[in-house]
Amino acid sequence: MSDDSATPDRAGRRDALAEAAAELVLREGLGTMGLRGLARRVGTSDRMLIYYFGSKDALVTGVLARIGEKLSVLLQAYSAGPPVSPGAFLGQVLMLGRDPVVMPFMRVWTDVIARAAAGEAPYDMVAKKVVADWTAWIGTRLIPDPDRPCPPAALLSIVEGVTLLEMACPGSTTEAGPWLAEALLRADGRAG
Amino acid sequence: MSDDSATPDRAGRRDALAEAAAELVLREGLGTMGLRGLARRVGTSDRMLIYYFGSKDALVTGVLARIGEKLSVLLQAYSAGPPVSPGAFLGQVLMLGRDPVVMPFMRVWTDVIARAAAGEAPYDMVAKKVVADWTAWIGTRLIPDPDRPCPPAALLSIVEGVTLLEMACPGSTTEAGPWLAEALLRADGRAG
DNA sequence: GCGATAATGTAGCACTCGCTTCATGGAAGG
DNA sequence: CCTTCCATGAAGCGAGTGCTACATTATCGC
Repeated sequence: MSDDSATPDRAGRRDALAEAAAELVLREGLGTMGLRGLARRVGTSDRMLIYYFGSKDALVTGVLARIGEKLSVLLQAYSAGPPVSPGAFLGQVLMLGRDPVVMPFMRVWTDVIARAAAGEAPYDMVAKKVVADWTAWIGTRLIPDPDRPCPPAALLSIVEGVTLLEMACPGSTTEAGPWLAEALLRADGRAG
Repeated sequence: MSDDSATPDRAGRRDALAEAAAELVLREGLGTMGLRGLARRVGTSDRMLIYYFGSKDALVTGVLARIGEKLSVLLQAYSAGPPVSPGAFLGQVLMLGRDPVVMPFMRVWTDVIARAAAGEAPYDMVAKKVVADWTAWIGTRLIPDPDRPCPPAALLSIVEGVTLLEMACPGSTTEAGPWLAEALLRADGRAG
């Protein structure tokens, strides 16, 4: 009974490994996802990772799911305010993406989507869910505009594009983000 | 003398291989870039690819450079008109990116940038040049706006983001592109 | 024709990858 | 004490990677 946390059972150990891997991926990116290297960094062996997760694909999926849960917790704090216009939302999210706590998540998600774009399994499946979750969340954060509804994918495209370009060529988008946010704000002004 | 084209020399053969590889990559994407698989598909051996290019990195760089040249030829046809506003430009480029001739190029460049974002050599170096070339070209296509100059990277971010999302989740951006172009057009209207 | 040089095939090296097999340790239960 | 089962380590398999060493053929200048 009292062993529930003191002596974690199989599921507990699996969770602990997933947690350690998630933290590592958030810190160092998805490039770390080789079984041996990952195992060494989280203090176990490739043998054990397969033992607890069954396959590398299941491991990756599990770790990314865990990262998703962490992010959704973070985002709940930002989902408190009232819905806003697309321009205002973009400004908020681009600012949010520069928060050192949130930035690792943006980088990981963009990396996932990039690998999905290259057709790499199992990231293609994960990416579908990530995109669905993001668009759903964006949809809840936007003021509904019956005349000219903003497709959440439009804002997601911008965020992903800016993040991707910033990862590939650091510094190349420092002016782009604010300019885009302001441009959409101007469009907001003419929309109503 | 007459052998210049009939019996290609070393450089000629190298060029022919690069051309074949470029066509293949445009058709099937960068996933094809393993030495053995690539060699088989262009009718030679990995041994010969290394012989003519020296290393895989040099091969990749050469093939991508050739793809870049092909694209710049294509884009010259679209660079004839007068400079336009950011919104108009985005509309043109997003339309251009759906042209079946241009689309493979967009996908390859986005894939290159995505691999660069993941830190994969030699794509990181290539991506820097690609981004520089794109921003330079975009810069020449935009009406200069002294009040609120549009950073070319802003438009490039959108194009890359839309392309990436479309590659990862086909169909997810069908409404996003037009909406974004129109939003920037509205912003144009308020800019002058 | 002959020797040198360039072009190509064959085999293989050293490595990484995801994953498996075998063996061992060690704790729980009868 | 003995069995039984879970957790883990060590080694290795088969496939893949970029690349190389060696041998062979083809070609060209003499």
